[in-house]
Amino acid sequence: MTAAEPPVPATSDTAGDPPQRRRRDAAETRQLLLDAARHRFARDGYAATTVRDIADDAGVNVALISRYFTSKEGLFEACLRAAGDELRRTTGQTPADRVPEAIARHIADLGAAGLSSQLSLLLRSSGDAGADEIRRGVLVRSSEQLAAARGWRPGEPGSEQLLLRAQIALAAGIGVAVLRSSIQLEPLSSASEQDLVGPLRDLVDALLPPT
Amino acid sequence: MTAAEPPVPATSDTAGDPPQRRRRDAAETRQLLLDAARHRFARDGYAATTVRDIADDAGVNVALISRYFTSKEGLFEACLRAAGDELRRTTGQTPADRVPEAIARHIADLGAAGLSSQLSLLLRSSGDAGADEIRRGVLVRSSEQLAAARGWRPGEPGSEQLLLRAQIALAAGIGVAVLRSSIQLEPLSSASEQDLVGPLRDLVDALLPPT
DNA sequence: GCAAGAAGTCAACATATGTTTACTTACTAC
DNA sequence: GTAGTAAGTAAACATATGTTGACTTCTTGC
Repeated sequence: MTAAEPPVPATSDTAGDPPQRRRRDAAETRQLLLDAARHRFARDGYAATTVRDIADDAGVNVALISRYFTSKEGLFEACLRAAGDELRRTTGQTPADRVPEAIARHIADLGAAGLSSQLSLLLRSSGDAGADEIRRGVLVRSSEQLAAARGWRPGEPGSEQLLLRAQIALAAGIGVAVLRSSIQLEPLSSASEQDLVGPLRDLVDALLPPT
Repeated sequence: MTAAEPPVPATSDTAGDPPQRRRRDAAETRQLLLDAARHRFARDGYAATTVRDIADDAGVNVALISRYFTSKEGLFEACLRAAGDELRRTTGQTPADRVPEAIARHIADLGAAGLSSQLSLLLRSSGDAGADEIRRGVLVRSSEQLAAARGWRPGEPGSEQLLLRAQIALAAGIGVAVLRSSIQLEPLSSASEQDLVGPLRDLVDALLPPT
């Protein structure tokens, strides 16, 4: 829509000037679209991203989005699901006392497929009810996982406070991710993982005191 | 774009069934548009909001957006400027030791014109360079103000850390505002100011220890 | 080697959306 | 009261965008 960077073909053609066409592979094409979409949706939001942008980034034809994901909306939902899976996978295996470091590492990772990108995606909305439900599910599960690492147990009295605090911590992480990757606020944007881990540990520990 | 709520006429016609037309007033019309736009942009983002949505909410004709603000982009920039002014005005007069309470109060205010709305607006992007510059300016000034309340002085050695921490606190506030108002994550979304002030004080004090 | 089907392409479409132009209506200075 | 002007309206336009259907090209099982 607005001055887009040149569509990098996403295919790892190692110094290959002759644009040899990729071997036909539905699964791989699907993944290329998913990656390109995740990146665009996370950085620019749903409405500002066009299906032609995504297809160009992935180096495939626009029509394949409808074929593989039914619609732009379907592609977005697939992105949300993927983000949820990856988030759960990486945070699930974090020992309770390492939570702040894990968050810092995820946020610091500014790569295209980085965890930071997944976090940003979680506050992009398409206005569609289905997508909203998926996103809310991911956020609830993530915050429950975070709260559980600090002693939260479902239904336990006074435990609601912990969940609320976990959601505030999650919101902080998402806010930082967006301000870094989309808004590019300095010095936050250029801060390294080293720079971030201290403040974020303070933040998480203050919200969710280690038991 | 997607199932919009019925356009509330924004004119305070007190139980007035007869839709008596508002007296012609350029300044007031401008303000109606500004208010409606701020609300929409904050909640749905720039690209997902159409000028017809805004005009309908304000109860005025679409063409007046171009007349008063040149373009949709111009209207968005005006919203950002207004948010910056209001933010500076309200945070500027906060004594240093009351900062967390002030943040909590601002975030808790979910009203249409509430401060929470202004915060959400600050991470909406239009992709336009001019708007990006305005937003970055507002964010930088806000974080500097916040950092200054806790001892930061421009250019002072080791002071960069404080600014970074203030930006993380600001990011947390924005993240909470969006998760509450746009995403509607429970229980965060239903939390009262009372519920929020404790955790947010812990958060701010941990990031920016009171001197 | 070849046929069947999967994978990919192309062009057209319907529609939504930002903006402009020509026009009408209300307010106000005199 | 009325002319002149500002405020507001309606319709049209150009374009961007999501989606579809007919067509072509590649791959693979036999």
